[in-house]
Amino acid sequence: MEVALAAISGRWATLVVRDLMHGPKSFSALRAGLPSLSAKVLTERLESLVAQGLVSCHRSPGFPVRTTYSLTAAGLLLRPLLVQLYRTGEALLAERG
Amino acid sequence: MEVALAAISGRWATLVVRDLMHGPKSFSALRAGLPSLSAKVLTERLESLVAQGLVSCHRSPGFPVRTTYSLTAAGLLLRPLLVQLYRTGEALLAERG
DNA sequence: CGGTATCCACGACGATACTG
DNA sequence: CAGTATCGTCGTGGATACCG
Repeated sequence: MEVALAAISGRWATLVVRDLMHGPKSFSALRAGLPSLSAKVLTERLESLVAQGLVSCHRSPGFPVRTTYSLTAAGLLLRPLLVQLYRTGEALLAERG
Repeated sequence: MEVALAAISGRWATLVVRDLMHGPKSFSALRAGLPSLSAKVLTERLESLVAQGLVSCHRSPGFPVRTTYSLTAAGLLLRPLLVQLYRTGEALLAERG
């Protein structure tokens, strides 16, 4: 369980993974989808996800550089967890309100 | 989704909730089940969970004081999420190994 | 475009000692 | 029994500026 928790620990890791569920994205595309997220933090989260083997990163040669981030097979395993996070959040809001 | 994330944020909140899933527990019983967790941190986590309306706390009069912590209706809503955390953790370990 | 560098704030966590 | 007090450490996150 600690493994799964590590994958979504922190406020942003989860959101980054969710964004990548739709398909590969560039650094800028991720930033655009996650306003109020500085470049530094995005870099950190991506590095962490890559280190955990959940995300892979491909850099195209040439200039300007193009980088594409995508989920690995392991990263895709997180989908049911995200779905459950969403459902539980909804349920909690309904219970309170 | 942020609501659900807040409920299990931190390394210990999740474990405390899981322990309470089996039924109400006293402060000491929680500590016994969570070795290497200092009294201070347990107090902090419990306060946070109570503030979020996920856990309730009942103190018996007399001496020595007896305190019982239990999940609220909202807290019980977290069960499917914990199950999914466990399953995802297993899946990730299987994928790596 | 895709990042680094620097500095700072805050919360989670941990250890030890003490209290109503 | 069920905490509180104090202090210190570390990771996450935020702001701003700069670089290949």
